[in-house]
Amino acid sequence: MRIITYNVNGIRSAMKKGFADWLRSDPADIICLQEIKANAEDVPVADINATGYEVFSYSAQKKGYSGVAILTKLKPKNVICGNGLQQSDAEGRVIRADFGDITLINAYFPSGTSGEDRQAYKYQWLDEFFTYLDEVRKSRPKMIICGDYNICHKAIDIHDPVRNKNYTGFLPEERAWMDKLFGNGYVDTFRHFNQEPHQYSWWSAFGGARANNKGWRIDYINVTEPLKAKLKHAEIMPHIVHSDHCPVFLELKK
DNA sequence: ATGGTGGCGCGGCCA
Repeated sequence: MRIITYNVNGIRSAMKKGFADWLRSDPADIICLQEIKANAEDVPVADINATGYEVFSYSAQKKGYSGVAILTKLKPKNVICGNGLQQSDAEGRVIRADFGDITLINAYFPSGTSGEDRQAYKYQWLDEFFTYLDEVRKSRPKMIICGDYNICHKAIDIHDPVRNKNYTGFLPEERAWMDKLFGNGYVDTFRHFNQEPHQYSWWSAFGGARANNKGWRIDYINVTEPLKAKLKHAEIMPHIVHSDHCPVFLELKK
């Protein structure tokens, strides 16, 4: 099973930049998208279907904001939009699909860049999401969790850890939450295979950040311990450019 | 400390 997580920064914008051609190249069996920035009726479902993927999407109440989707060639047993947490669901941030005994959860974590109230929301969201994951795991122990977490885990995951040490996305409290998640049996699959520095999945739009690889690793694919023996390959795909983020890939053995 | 860019929808807001 090949899985990609990708914050597309607007599905319609990505389509204008060749996203459908990339889908036709068969990059994965399942592609989890964040920030589709489109109401359900504005998602280009027919164009995506024509590339060979079925589409399940979940939009925010606010038009053109947030939203997640799962594009898949494998038929899911069921799909659940939202996670029952009121704050998450209003902003279209979580979608789940079950494939056999594997549960996939695709999440777009809040950003804290626009102010203290959004940072407070982010902390509440993190707490609720952690509780939600552990609740799902009780009945569905084989889980894949992926998405835009909007948090760098460690200094190795950010181009300038000193300058950003008090900046949202790299705050000690946020990094501690990542420690807690990864320490609770959710494996950071990219770091399972790759310990190298300068491996990023997002670059600021400002100041030529991407050209100079001044990025952040904020997009992740986690698996629970029962799937650890199935890990086959993981990589970040910075050469794919329809967005300010790039895709992150994971392959599991059959 | 500020400003720099880009998507969405048509105002600024959000990232």
